[in-house]
Amino acid sequence: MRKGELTRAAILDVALGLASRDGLEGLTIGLLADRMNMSKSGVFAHFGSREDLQIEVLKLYHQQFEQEVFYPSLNEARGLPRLQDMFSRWIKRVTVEIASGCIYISGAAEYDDRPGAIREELVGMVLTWQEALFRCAKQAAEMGHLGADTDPQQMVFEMYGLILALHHDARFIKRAGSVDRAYAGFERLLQSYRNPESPVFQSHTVLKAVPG
Amino acid sequence: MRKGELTRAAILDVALGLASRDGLEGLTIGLLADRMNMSKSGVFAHFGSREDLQIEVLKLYHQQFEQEVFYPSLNEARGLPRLQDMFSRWIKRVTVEIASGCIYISGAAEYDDRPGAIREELVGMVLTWQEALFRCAKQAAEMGHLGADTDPQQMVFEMYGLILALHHDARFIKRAGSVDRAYAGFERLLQSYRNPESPVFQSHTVLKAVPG
DNA sequence: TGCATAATAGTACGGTCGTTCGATTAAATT
DNA sequence: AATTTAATCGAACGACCGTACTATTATGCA
Repeated sequence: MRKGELTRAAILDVALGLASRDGLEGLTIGLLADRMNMSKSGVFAHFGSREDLQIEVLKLYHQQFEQEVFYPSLNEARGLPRLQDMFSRWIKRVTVEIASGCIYISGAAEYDDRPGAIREELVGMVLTWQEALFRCAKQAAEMGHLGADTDPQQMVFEMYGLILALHHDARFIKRAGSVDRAYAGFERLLQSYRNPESPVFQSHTVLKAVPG
Repeated sequence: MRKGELTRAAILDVALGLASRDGLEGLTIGLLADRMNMSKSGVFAHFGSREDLQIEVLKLYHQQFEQEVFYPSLNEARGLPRLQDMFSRWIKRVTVEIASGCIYISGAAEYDDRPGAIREELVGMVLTWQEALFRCAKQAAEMGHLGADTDPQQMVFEMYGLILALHHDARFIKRAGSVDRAYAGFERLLQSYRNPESPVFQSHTVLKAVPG
């Protein structure tokens, strides 16, 4: 009972890499078996179906995303500092994914018109993340870090747009400097929504770099 | 020689619809033949290969995009008015594509790591469009409609982000009000980059609606 | 060490894919 | 109307897909 769970985890790890590159829909049991030096049926036996495998891959990705982007930002102070930290870590994550591919983004394109369990899982995860951003932006507004007329949902929309543009230009177009453009866009976003009275804007450095 | 070109055009039209929904990679000759009430080989005979078919679909899409978004905006005055018109038409186009799907956007996800002729074609088209936007934004800056320190490439980056967020939230998440958020984002963009001295900003309505 | 059980391999099935090729029907030309 | 040429069909091929089933090997426990 121990060996099985180990190889299962190893399979999922490799599957995550393949799904990042080829998309969840491009994830194939045959190729996965090759990469694992296993037989197709050997890989298959660990999951009830390909759809189950895809969903497990999705859950693994979600877990890693939360671990890497969301949870650490909770150490930052509520409101704007936390929002900035979230965005910084998000960009850092996507910067890595320029090479490997982001499943949230490629999945959105793959499953925008393909009903089923995978789509539901994926939408739920993206909504969870957007809601986390929303709550954080809302707090920043309520705490007076942002202008009183700030629409937090609009902020989330535009932040998401910056990340999507980053992924698009860097990974698809392969244009250099896209990371800087995403940061610059966020800075401008903050300049638009900021409350000049708030002391969090007294420091001249708006966007804090994530250590590491 | 006449009948053939006619059915070929009809096939491409249906293929464009299928590729919009399922992606270029999801476009299949069998399904296409079904929709055309033709045999697989009958459809196939009009194209040398599936890749050729996909590229022809891509060219058809590009042509329609230019016809609907780019060319009409040339009637507007150079600079900011034209840029606003471009964005309005672009949003209007994507709004329709919330139901059908946008091949530029889904294609960017499908071919961001899949080398070949299709990717090259697609990148070229997207670059063409981004360069058109860039030239327009640059003109707006040079004509004094926008602040002297405006970075046109940064503007294009953010405009593209707004469109990507619109497509994402409306088509994938199926969240209402996304079109308004894209417009609002563009208005804020203009507020950031505008030159208050310029007379094009004297009118209280910043974004002109596209007739029709 | 022997045994129960878990883990993996091997094989096969039905389905769909793009593509080829020869036959057949429709259209255009003289 | 006859003949050439274009357009379409039908069947088949090899490749890959997910999945089911049975055999084989490795593992964990008494």
